[in-house]
Amino acid sequence: MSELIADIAVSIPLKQLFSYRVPEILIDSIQVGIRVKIPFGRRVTIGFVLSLRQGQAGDLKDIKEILDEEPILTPELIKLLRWAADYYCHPIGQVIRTSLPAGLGSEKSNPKILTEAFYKPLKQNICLRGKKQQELLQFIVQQGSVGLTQIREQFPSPYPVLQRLVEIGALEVSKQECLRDPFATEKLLNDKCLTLNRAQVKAVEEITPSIQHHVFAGFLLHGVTGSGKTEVYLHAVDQCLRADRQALILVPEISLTPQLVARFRTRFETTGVGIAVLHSGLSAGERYDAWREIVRNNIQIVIGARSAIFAPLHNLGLIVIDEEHDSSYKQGEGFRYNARDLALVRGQQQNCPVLLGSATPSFASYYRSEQGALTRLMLDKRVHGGDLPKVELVDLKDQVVEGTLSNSLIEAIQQALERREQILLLLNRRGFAPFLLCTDCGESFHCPNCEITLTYHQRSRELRCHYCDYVDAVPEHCHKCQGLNIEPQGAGTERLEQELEELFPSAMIARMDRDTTSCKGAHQKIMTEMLAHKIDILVGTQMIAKGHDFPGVALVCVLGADSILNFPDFRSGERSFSLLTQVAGRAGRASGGGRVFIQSYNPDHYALTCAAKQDYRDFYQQELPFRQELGYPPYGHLVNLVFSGNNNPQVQTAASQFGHFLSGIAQAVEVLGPSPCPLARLRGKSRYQILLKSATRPQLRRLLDQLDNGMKQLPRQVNLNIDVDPIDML
DNA sequence: AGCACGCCGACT
DNA sequence: GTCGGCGTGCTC
Repeated sequence: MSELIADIAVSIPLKQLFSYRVPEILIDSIQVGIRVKIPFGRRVTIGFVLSLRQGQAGDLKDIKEILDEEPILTPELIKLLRWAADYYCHPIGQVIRTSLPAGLGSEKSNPKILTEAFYKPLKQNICLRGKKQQELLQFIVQQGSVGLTQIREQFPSPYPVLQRLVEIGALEVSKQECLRDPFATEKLLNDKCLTLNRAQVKAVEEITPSIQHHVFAGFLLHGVTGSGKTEVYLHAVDQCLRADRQALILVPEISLTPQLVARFRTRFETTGVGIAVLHSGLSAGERYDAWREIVRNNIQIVIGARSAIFAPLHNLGLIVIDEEHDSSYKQGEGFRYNARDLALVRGQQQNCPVLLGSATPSFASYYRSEQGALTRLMLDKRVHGGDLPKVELVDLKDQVVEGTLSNSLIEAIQQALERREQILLLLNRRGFAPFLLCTDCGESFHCPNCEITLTYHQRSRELRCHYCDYVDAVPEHCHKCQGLNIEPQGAGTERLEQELEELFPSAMIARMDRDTTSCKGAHQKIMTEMLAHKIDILVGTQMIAKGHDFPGVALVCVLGADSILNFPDFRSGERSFSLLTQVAGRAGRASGGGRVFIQSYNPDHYALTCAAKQDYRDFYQQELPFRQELGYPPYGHLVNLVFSGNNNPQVQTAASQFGHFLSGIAQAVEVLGPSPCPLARLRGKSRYQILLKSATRPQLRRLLDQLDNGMKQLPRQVNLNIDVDPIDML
């Protein structure tokens, strides 16, 4: 006898699916893509139904309960998730869990579905004594059926009156599902659809056919800062909606780009198009509601950060990845996927074009465009015609430097202030100083959990670890020699801000970093003050280089370029070039003639000189031979194996044994290490890594397929995390 | 990951 | 004698 069998993913670190019998009573309600309750070992847990088939159920266990009336995963999404689990060597159940909004994937109960009381008139000709009652009833009769929220807008505290009307049988109450609207209080800006320049028109025209014909195509929109990439996105999305399809837009950090969201909403929402915004700032309930609306096909445009690549759109017509070079598209722990790469996979699977946009494309994407795998679209002129800023490299070797700022910079800032111009200062390090040093005995202060010095925060009078949650009070004396001479070493944004206050006491100075923008709306407040010119000098970390326009800024100064350049990573050049070019682009967007100063001890490095010229092509060509020589991406493919555990010698031994195992079976794959991770201890765990490098992907893949055999040998206390196509290897 | 089973040390 | 430490084995 043939029975119905479901193949189910469970959120545990195992790759296989588990099969269950679908009992008779659930046959009508079972569907692919829903969640179910299943007996699993000695407990009951949640599982995701990935496929259904007829077969011999034998002694399979029964599904206990069905948790969704409608699927939360679409068939297209399941295909993508399975592909990703395989490619990133991660257990499918955990892949699904990370792809779902908080709440849907866990054992805990679903976020509540909000309901609102709705009132419907029952009898119309009813004699009422109270004036209030009459008015209210009349209002509800006019509307037909009204929600409590809407009634409250017209009538203050209507509840007692409504109760009374229900009691006498004039009204009927019912609970109706309502959605949380995170934008309810937000006003829409004025936005007009801008006329495109020739380059923008050409870009849109290139993309449009693949939108209309529902075919995959990859595009790299390479547009200099201020060249109007967003307007190209808007037009492409418009084409997508006209073709009756849905658009997915990914941005690096959505909370930092409220303007972009606002532009999409003003452009499309007024015409009745459903827009959903997904990001970490939403509450579990808001995410849940947005997700359900997308599944139900009530949404045409989804804007979100990394995880939105898994948004359950059925009828995808376009995927846009804004600032595609941004490393935040790569998840740094657990299921380490790259949303930009998955976008291209999803585009192929669902036959829709993918548009990657950036002023400084990632090396990988530019290489692909050179190879023809992506069609490159150039926007090389600024829309407002402003010239690209003039960039000067300041050689610190020739400078007298007392604090953090060289004399050349101080002079330039002084002049800008006199001209009533705004100034942006980039220092890619928050806090007051990166470490404290006892000048008597040379002792410095370290995090007890991580192999890193504690950052000194003067405002909050704390020593903080920037990698775990450790916080300590500032010590009065050295715990080693009891000496009292403890000096902050180096400088972060906090110290720079203080230094500027001393140098330019009459200037309005503000700081923007993770410390000053932690509370909601703080970021927006700084932005607004900046636009209103209530700030003369803005100090900040790379946050200030991301995504926003400051039309009044005429001078940009970059400090600490060397710390990015000397980062222990083969991508340090790419990162430096990208950040410097992006921040330089913030100068003089509107009026021409912005100036940029980059101070460095290595002003001759090509990452700096090319950023100064804003010459991507030159940088690419100089970086290419270096990558080729060492077999790094895009010439080679990398997989980083990270071993971690509480017991250092045990982790080291396990990693070393694993290394021998790999060396024994590796063919045409280099096995490098194990070596301690650059952050050898993190959150109390010792960490070692083995880097796999191969010129071709299939050979690397073959090795990865054999990894499971080695993992069985690993002691339980040692964890192995696989990072396919790593970006950060700390 | 969870959850149980199992085998060794210090407690009423 | 047993309470509880965490090693290890399994989950349709």
